[in-house]
Amino acid sequence: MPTKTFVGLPKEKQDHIFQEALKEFSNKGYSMASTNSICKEAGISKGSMFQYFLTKEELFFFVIRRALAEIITVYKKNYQLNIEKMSLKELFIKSCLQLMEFYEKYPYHYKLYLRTNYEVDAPNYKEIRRYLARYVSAITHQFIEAGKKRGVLRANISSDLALFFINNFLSRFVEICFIPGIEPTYNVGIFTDQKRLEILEEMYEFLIEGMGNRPFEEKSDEFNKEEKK
Amino acid sequence: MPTKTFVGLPKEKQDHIFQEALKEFSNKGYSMASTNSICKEAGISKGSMFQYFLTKEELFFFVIRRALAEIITVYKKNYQLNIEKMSLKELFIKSCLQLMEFYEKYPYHYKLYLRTNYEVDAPNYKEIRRYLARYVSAITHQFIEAGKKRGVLRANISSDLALFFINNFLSRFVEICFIPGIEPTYNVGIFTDQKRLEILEEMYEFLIEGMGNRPFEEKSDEFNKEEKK
DNA sequence: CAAAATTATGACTACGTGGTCATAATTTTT
DNA sequence: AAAAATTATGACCACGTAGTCATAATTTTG
Repeated sequence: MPTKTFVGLPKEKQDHIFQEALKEFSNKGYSMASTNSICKEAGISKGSMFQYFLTKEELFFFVIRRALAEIITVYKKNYQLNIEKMSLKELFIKSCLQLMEFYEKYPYHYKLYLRTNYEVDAPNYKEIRRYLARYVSAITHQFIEAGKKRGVLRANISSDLALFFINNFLSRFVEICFIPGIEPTYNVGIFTDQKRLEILEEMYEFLIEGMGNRPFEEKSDEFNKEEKK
Repeated sequence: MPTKTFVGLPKEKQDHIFQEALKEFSNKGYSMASTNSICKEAGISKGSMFQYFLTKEELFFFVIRRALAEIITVYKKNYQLNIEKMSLKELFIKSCLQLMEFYEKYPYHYKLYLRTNYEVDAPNYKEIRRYLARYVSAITHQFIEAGKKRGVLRANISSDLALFFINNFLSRFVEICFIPGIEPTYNVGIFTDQKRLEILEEMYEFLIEGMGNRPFEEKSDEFNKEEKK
């Protein structure tokens, strides 16, 4: 927790310190991030920094909590905006694209998210991941339940496993879209908007139809919005 | 590259140094790993270590190359043993289980693999990932082509995207099986063998059948080995 | 305006790091 | 056995780290 000294600071100064710390942590990870560098970039003295945050760890938690809160806010808003008025397919694709737009706008948020989600570097990384997971899963869970209710998804599939499936795809897809060199399998680099859309559509079809060979295709679509490619 | 001094060492000493360096790098990552600690654990002096490897980076590359080579050897052997005589489903499940057995036997190999696959910490991490990806993808590619040839997979699906799908599932599944706290969505901790098998079977069904609702189920199975759960 | 309280500063500390190198121990060659 | 070549050693170096604290600057209070 920041000290009351920090809380009493003018908002712009708080924001500036947050920004610079976010940059440093997202670029270098927890243990490689340097408080010296952050102070220099933020234009404050080291003594001040340690009067705002008693330790490096506290600074890190402040940064990560705030960054995650900001991600989650957007995530939730996007989803709630769309859930009622769209088909499941549109909802799926739109959610992905909007999330990517956010990440493009705030790249350091996303970098930090990725780091804490994968690296073992940070203190209390397990708690942080669980915290993340709860929110991300909650949204996808809504998606799945909506799908079942509308009859687009089979009613008897395991919600847990479906959650795992869908979240995986989305997170990995976003990763390979943004981080050249991270893609272990689908070697494409950074996509154009058009290419993204195409892939998302194909992905959705995989999720719904699977990859198995079926001689006589059957389609169920009482909403009449889901289109075959 | 190790110096010729290192190469001339008795095999057991080389192995011991490799083991201790592997432990350190896999537990702490590249930048947090300490050459001092490695020397101490390996029971050699610092001067010797830097006569074997000119820099920390060289030591790291030596470790990672060897660890990966050992993983890949097992991976390939397992797969080649099974590809001809099993149904696609059996092949899928057996490959996963065997890989997990290997990881349980050599946990540091797996940890190091995960780190280099996700962390941005290591030098030349992009090249390392590509190196990894090539091998992993090659195996999955065989799997997909076999599936298409046998008529179990649709012939018109994109091999690239299917590759991405399947690899994702497998790697993430192994991750959540082994690393408590890493699972972002499917919060189960460490599974029993029985549970693993159940999940893998359900996963396979998802991959083949998808999650979509189809009133009239059609199954294609000219091999007569794929069984509906 | 003066006194008191709060906030800002950067030189300083203790420590661990990757890497060096003169010297000692050992092995190989003659 | 002597000489030459190779290998092992750990004290040492320069550096960057998280964190401290006496002092200075500033703001708040009476």
